[in-house]
This record gives sequence, structure tokens and C-alpha cells, in this order.
Amino acid sequence: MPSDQTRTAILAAAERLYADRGFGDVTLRDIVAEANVNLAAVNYHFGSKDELIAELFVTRSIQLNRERLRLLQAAEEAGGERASIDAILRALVGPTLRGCLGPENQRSTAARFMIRVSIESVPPIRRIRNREIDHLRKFIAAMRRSLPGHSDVELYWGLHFALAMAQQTVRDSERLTKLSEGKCDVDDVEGIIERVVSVAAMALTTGDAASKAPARMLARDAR
Amino acid sequence: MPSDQTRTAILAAAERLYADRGFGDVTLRDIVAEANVNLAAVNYHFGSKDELIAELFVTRSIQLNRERLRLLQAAEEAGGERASIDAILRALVGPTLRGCLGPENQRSTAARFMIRVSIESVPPIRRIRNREIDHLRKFIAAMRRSLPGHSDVELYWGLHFALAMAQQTVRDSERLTKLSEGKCDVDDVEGIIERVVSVAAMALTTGDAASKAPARMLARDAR
DNA sequence: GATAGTTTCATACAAATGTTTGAAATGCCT
DNA sequence: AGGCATTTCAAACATTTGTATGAAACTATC
Repeated sequence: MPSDQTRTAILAAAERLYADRGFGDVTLRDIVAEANVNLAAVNYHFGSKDELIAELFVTRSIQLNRERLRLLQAAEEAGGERASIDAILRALVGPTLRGCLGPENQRSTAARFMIRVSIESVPPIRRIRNREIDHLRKFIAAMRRSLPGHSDVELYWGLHFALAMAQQTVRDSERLTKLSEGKCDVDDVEGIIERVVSVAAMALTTGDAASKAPARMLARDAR
Repeated sequence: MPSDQTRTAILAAAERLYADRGFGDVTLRDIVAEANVNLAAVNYHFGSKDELIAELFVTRSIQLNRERLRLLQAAEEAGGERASIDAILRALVGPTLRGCLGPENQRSTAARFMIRVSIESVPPIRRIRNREIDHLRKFIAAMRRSLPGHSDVELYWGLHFALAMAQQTVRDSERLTKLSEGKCDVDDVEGIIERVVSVAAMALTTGDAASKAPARMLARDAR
């Protein structure tokens, strides 16, 4: 049975360095120096640099998805197979925001790594990302149960916008802070979650789903 | 007076290649081959690879910002110094979405380049991005005039979310298409603009601004 | 305690990349 | 045409990068 010591050290060092400095300018040599292992160890244990990155991302993605599904399941059980749309959206965006926002000095390495992922999006990660769709479908299914009568298209857009707001807040919290001169408190994680959930839920539940967009189109002004 | 021919050819070739293949795997040699100029021409005319990228991005950003401000100004003039919040948001997200969505084969190179920018975000571009804040402040000012009585914090969040939805739609339209199995028509650009504007405006105008978030916090369920 | 399989190590390799150089070519003004 | 500045060019440079190699060290099993 392999001791796994070297492997683990590489993973930890790589995640930390990628989180701090981005994928662009962290080399295998940086990683092995940080991990105090030999250069060849990376290729021995992972095959290639890309597979190392992929393994890091897959591990964290699985954790994130598991946490999301745990919250979703809890919400559905509490509501008797039919969770409120708010609870569903909270299960979707909560884990990401809770992990990636909040006081900088207390964010985990894992969280900072995932922030990097959302900012830089390097090829080996993009390839894996496409498998996320099956996971999202489970949330669509829950939303369908929660909001019967809504067209699927509306549900897709609602989920898309919810993720958009969460992702962009993670990615660009710094810009929001600067723009608002600190008036938007990006450390108030729970407040932000409620904000995102509130807007997304409003988008999903307000107005007649089918006629909303066309009606607005008539009202648009010049050009 | 320099003929500018080489310079222009480099810019055009670089933009096309970056748009098609991303910043990661386009080298100076690829660019000069595409432009039919000598390798040293890039450093002669631009100083470095990063400055070439920066110039491309600055040019397109200026165009985008100009277009946004043009629409904003038109909306304010039409409404007598006070544009509707919808019109303001449309001026903000319209140009980006109009440029970067729609049938793939008819997107301009410039648009596809800006999509790349929003996906990959390479260092020389990140540095420039921070200057965008002054530009966004003009929209905050217009929103303040349009919605007097709203707290600035709400305006910042509204603008942030509007940009988030637009950006993510540009960045990830492919995933949305796959997730919805084509049911979300990402080629209906004007429809998407109205959708984004509608949700963002709703977020800004619904409920009492100050008490909205706290009220929702009380209603949140377990964990 | 010998042996087979696993892991570590120093080093080399090969390829790619941005940048520099100095000479040749070109264009421009008097 | 001559002389000066700008531009182009081929070639070389200096790194940096991920990966491969083969021997040494280690571990566990019989």
C-alpha cells in the first residue's frame, strides 16, 4: 500500500499555489519546491500537469455538488417532496457563496482555488465543466416540482441567472467593493445569498411566465 | 507618416486568432504568420506581446463604452434628464449582448474577441479592467436620478446583478443551450436583453429597498 | 535476508516562446 | 541623388516549460 504522502503533498501544494497565483504562472517546479518533492514525482503520480489540475478540480467539484444536493434533499424532505423555490435556489448558490466569500483571511484554500477556477478557466478544467450539466438537471427537476405550471424555459433561465449572480459576485467582488466604495458589504455572505435567492426567485415567480418577455419587448425604447 | 499597414495587419490577425483559439495557445509566431509580417514586427510596433493584447482590449472597450454611453444619453434626453430604469439597464447590457450573442456565424471578430476576454481574462487585460469603474459610475449616477429615494447600495447591487446576468449569458450560452436542450433560444438577442433588464429592474424596484434583504433573512430555512 | 515491485531522485531532453540584434531595405525630404 | 529616419527581415538568444530516463533507495513478501 503506497504511503500517499508525496501525492498528497503535491496536491496540497498545487492547490495552494494555484489559489494564490493563478494557473498561468505556477510551474511544476514551483509546485514540487513547495511540496518538497522531486520534479518527476508529478508525472509519476499524476501522469501530466493537466491531469493534476483535473484531479484537483474534480475533487472540489464533487464536494461542492455533494453539499448542494445535501441541502436540496434536506429542503425537499422538510417540505414533503416539494421544497420552496427559495430553498432550492439557496441550496444551489449557497455552498459556492459561503465557501468563496467572507473575510479573505478565513477562506479555505479549497475555496480560493475554486475562485481561481471561476476566474481563469484553463483547458483541462473546461473539459470537465461540461459534465456539470447532469448535476444541474437535478435542480431543474426540483424546481419543476416546486413550481408546477411554469414552463421549463423559465426554469432554465431562472437557474441560469441565479448561478450568474452568484458566480459574478465571487469573481468580481473586488470590483463591486471598489465601485460602491465599500458600501456593499461582500463579507456578509448570508445577506448576499438572500439577495441572490430573492432576485432569482422573483424572476421565476413574478408575472405570467409565457407572456413576460414579449410584453416587455413592446415597451423598449429607441434603438 | 508611417503606413500603418503592418501594424494594422498584426492587430487584425491577433484579434482573429485570439477570438478563435483563446489567448492561451496563440503565439506571436502564429500571429505574424497569419498577418504575413516578420516576427520582430510585433515588438517593433507594440513593444511586447502584452502591450499588443492590451491595445486590442482597450480599443474594443472604448468602443463598447462609447456605445453604452450613447444609448444612455439618448435615453436621458428622451426622458428629459431622467431615463427610465429599464432604458438605463438596456443601455448597460444591450451593447454587450447584441455584440456577443446571436447566430455564431454572423458575430464580428471584435465580438468574439470580447467573448474570449470574458472567458479567459489574461493578466494584461485584468490590469486594464480596473479602470472600468469610472465608466460604471456614470450609470450609477443615471440610476440615482431615475430612482430617487433608493439607497445607493441597492443601485450598486442592481447594476452588479445586471452585468452578472449579461456576462454569464455571454460566457456560458453554450451550457444554457445544452442544459435546456435548445429550449432556451440564445440567438434571440433582443429577447435576452429584455429578460436581463426585466429581472434587474424588478430587483431594483420591488419592495422597500432598505428592508428587503433583512426580511428575507428571517425566512431562511435550516442550515 | 534475497527478490520483486514501487517510489524517489538527479539529470537530461526537446520543444516552444518572447525578445533582441544588426544588417538590409524602404520611404521621405531637401 | 544623397542622406536620414523608419521599417522590415532573418537569425540567434536566453529562458522556461513539461516530460522522459535510468539508476538508486526503499518496501514488502516469501
